Amino acid sequence: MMRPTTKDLAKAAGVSLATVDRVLNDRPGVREDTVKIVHEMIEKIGFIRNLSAANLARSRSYRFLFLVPRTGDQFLAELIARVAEANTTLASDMSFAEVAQIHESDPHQIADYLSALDPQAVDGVAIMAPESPQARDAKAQLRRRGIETVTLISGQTSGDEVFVGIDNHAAGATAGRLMGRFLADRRGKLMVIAETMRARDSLERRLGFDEIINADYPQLNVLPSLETHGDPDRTERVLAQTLASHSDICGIYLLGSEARLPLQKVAHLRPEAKPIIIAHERTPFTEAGLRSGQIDALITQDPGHLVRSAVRIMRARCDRREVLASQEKIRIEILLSENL
Amino acid sequence: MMRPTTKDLAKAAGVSLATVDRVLNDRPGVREDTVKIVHEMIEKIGFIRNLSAANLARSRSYRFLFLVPRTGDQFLAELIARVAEANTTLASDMSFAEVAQIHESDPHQIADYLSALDPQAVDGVAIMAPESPQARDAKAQLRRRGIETVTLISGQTSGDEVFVGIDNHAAGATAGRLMGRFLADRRGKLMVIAETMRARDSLERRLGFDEIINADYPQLNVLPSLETHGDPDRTERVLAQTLASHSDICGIYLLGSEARLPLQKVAHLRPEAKPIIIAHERTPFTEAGLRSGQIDALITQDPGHLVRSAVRIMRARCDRREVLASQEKIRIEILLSENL
DNA sequence: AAGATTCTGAGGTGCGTACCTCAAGTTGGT
DNA sequence: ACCAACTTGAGGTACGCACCTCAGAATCTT
Repeated sequence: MMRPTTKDLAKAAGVSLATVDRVLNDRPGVREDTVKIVHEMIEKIGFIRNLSAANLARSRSYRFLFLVPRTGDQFLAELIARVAEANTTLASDMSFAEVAQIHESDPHQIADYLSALDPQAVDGVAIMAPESPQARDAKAQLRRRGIETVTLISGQTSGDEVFVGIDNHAAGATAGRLMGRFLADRRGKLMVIAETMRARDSLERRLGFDEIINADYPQLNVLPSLETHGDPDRTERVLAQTLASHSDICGIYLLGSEARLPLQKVAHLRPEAKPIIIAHERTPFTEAGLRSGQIDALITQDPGHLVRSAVRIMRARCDRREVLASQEKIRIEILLSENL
Repeated sequence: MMRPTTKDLAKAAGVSLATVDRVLNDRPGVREDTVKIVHEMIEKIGFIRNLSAANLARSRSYRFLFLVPRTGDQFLAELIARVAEANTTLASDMSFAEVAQIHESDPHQIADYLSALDPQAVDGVAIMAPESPQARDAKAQLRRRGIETVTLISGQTSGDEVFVGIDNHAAGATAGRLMGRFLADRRGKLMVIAETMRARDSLERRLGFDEIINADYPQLNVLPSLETHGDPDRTERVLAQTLASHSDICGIYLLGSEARLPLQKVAHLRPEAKPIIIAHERTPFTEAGLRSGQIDALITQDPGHLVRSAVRIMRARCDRREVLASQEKIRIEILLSENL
């Protein structure tokens, strides 16, 4: 009944504890064949390392950093709250997660920040920042210095770096499908509103959205993306302009994570026929919109899941363990007012 | 930087390690005021118990049982596979999960099985079984004997027992909303097919479905639920009968977790106009149906998440810890072919 | 045979647990 | 008032398991 310990393993393999330990931790100083024998015995007697004991002995603690933009919307606020929340659970596991906010606009600042990180003090960084050559290089350098990195929500991955977030192309396609189906046989134009189309996630969503609409709903016509740049005046202007020049807008796809601004403006400008509105991310605002019927559907990713997944992945990589792939796949969730 | 240990706590509170331990574990033999002082110092110095060390010292292992029906569909198979998968991760944490299958039809057998469990050998049971007074009493008795219980997927909860699964009423409502929206202005009858309507989850789904259709889609008419009882012949008979007497069936809601049988029969019987089909649970079969377009949407709950959540909850209750409520809430997922 | 490589064995570490021991305080009988 | 018999409070410490270091022994190079 008792699970075999390193002692049993040492005895079974006919080596000492020290050697077993070296094999288990991939340390040098053990002959090839000895390594093989030990591994065979691990299989044979079903040895499983006791993580509690290992962590205790290492007296290892893990410090993870979430690097996110300084200026943000409600979704970002939610994400930050989830990091704090995750911390309460992590603490009993000798892990800590912190948030650092940074001006996303300047790639150099991001690179500098990453370069300044001390591998002694930080074990992993989850980065949510627009892609740039500088950031990519800084991340690669970080990994060389022994700090794990994962890309969060958007941005590019390089090498064996992991991406934590939804498949944005599929998310866009999902939005497209819902739009098409909810509109049934109505014909008209679709407005697509983003904060900026420079971000990879926005581009991918747009691509997925277009693919479905163009393939299956020829009676719908997707207009060029409008960019708000987070500016109320600009938003109002481009929206008014578009609504004025197209009388037959029957659907609006808000593909950024900040639905608030464009939605308020749209409500204010009142297109004649109520368009189907599909937005991204669950925030107090979009939730209220869904409840009131202003928004017809939300495509979301659970920020709590994102945070926990990022932590689990960084932790596993620190320990050179495998993760459960199925657990780390972030779901594209569809929210209606019924399944809020 | 170093996290305070029991030693620091003992020093701070002016007591010995043993006393600290007694306070931490609610053991008797410590004066009221001493307990209070220790608790105050815990707050003051920010002591957090190191779970790894605690479990190591206790040399505690956890054994959890998943009690599921003997006869089952692909969803059940998936669930069982997830338990096995979870085991690989749990092992390093000194936890084990096992599956026990039982004839769900006989409440007495379930009760007997539960009564026979040894608290020495089992720490928690996740039960997926139809509700019955016998089962409820057996569960209550189990908890009294120190075995944690959670109710999985369907069934009633009593006392402070936790339910792990989706809100079936909301799931039915979600199906109803999708059905209504996908059908747009089409008018006609809706077929509802279940394995049995005796299970609470089926009833709740039906209720939620009806609520939405009746409130918002008066042009649709929900027919009485058809029961398959898992019998191919019976399924074909009732389906043929219904299709024969109603020429205007425009939607089918499959509210059981076994969509396979009715779907095959429907495909075979071919209603004239392609109805919108909404089913529950993701299985290889329903996934293929969604891809091919036979099924229009799936309402699902992730079996991996169910299993892990059940384990986390049982584990937390064993350790008298709080769980992260937001993590344990099982999402009602909507699957289209785009976000599979 | 000198030197390099591989391996051993012992012992300490981390942190909380649990059992055993001892001291102080309480009650009761006479 | 005094001592025995308890109850209660608190200290001491071996233990769980893997990690890690280090001196020294065994084996392999060339």
